[in-house]
Amino acid sequence: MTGTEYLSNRLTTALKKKDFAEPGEITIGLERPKFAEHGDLATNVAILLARKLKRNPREIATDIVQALELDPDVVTSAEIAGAGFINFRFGNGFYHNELRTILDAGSRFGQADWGNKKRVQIEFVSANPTGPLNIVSARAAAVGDVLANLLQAVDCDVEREYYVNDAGRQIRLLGMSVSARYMALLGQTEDFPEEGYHGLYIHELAQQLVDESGDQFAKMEQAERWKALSELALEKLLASQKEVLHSYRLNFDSWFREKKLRENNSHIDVLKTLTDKGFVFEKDGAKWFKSTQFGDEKDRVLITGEGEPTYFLVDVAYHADKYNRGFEKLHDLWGPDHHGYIKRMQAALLALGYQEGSFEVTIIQQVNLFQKGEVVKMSKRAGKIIEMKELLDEVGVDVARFFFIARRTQSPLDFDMDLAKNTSEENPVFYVQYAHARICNIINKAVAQGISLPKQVNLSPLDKKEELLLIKKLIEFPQTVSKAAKYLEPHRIPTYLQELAATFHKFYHHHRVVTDDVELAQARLGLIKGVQIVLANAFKLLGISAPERM
RNA sequence: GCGCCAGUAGCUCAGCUGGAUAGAGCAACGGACUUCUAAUCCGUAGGUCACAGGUUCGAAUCCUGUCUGGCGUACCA
Repeated sequence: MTGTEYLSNRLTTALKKKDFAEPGEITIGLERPKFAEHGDLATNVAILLARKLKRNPREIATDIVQALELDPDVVTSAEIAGAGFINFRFGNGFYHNELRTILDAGSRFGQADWGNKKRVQIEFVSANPTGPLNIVSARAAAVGDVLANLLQAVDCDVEREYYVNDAGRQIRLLGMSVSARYMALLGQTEDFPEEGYHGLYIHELAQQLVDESGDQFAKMEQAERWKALSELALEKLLASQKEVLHSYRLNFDSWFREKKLRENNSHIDVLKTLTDKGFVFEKDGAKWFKSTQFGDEKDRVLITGEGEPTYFLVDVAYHADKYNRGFEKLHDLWGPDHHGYIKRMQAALLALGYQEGSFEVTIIQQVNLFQKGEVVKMSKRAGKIIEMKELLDEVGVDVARFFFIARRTQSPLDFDMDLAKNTSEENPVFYVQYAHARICNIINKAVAQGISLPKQVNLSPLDKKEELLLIKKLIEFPQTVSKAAKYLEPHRIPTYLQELAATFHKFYHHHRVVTDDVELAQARLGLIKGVQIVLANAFKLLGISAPERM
């Protein structure tokens, strides 16, 4: 049992005994105080009760403390302070037990089960398959993957999905763009489409096609060639996207094709359902969805005047399909240019009868890439994009992932390429990884001297300030993971990691692990083993490596 | 105009969903390697939490308004 659980329990009993509150009536907040001299855990229940009971909070606190039945081996003191806080202090034995729990749990430490195997789908990246992945996709990829890891850690049943927009205008444009380049390579001219894709990769693709298939496509009718080349180009680009993502240690469980949706006429079904429910009307020759009824600022077109389904309609069908596949919770990561789109999607899903709040969107804000102090502009259509692969080649997977995760997703991110590359001292990634490498080194050293960690290690020699601080920091890990998962805030993990690494490095400089005092050495081995476990578990959540030497 | 996001140390950012005295890293300055890796540690300095009101025992955090910056506001995808 954790300290929080223990105290929360005892406090509930005490409140009931004094007739202050029924169990569950108020939430008992227990927090680690900012200042160590305030103790290990503090509660503000007395202050919260003050208004209800119309009494002085410090008096209430006194009553609570008197009513508390605490095991003196666990809690060594309960003091009233400030406005009416009750500050608790735990005995060393309590912390030794906590450390033992960590050692026993090993790679499972940090996990929770409140997810209840809920079926969650996270859809992310989903970039147009008309070019290589860019740096914004790299951010989304990291965030989505870590979110999925976090939800899995709290026992959700998570699927990672990539939505492939393989239908519609942009694919036709892709085929035409490739065709024009292809024909040019064969010495024939074909007009380059307006709004076509100018990127260098289009040339490369065309060259590849010439190398593989010669002039085979030049013999076709133009329309036939456009179709054939668009399909071929799409698959090739998709394959290269998969390759980059794989090197980023990200593997999607599902690649869902928009084309399939259209072939099954899923969007027509959705249109029918919405019409039957009375949420569709006609105006100016188009069919509209009454999204204003569900809080959107204006109604949205489903079928254009030309009789074509809009992207929106197909997208609604796509999300309905997710529910049909059995997911209880849908989570999408979208780019900043799509935030205006959230309301209408929520509106449509509500109109279809899906539960409010079961569909959630996180906007992954823009990434500004800096190089030599200047912003590097990127635009897929203009062909000047910063490729994800390029970034990975420059800074490596660990650094890229850590940098992207370390900031709140809703804040724009300035990515300083030179800084991330240069990376000796100022890079936090190495700081935390170094802690892990250091521990591995100490353990090796101990083994070389014939000291190893016994199964039932006696941890009682751990009584120094730095040792106890380290255990206290380790204990925070499960809570950090749970909150990161609950609030969908992966950046809490890197923040925690930096704190943990700092606490460890500090300990390292104050105390030696491998000493002649075997009892002490073994206890400290247990301590750093605990740190190693937590570091490794956190690295795994982030998808970065845990180096044994640096 | 309307909507979303952001504004905290010179820079990049945390701040555990309202708690006690505002926190790191980098940059600056001064120290620590005969030691399990100095990719580290110790210390100094640095703040009107954009601004103004409000809510209450208590606000960087919640509410209202203002200012600044980014993005969005298609019968495009």
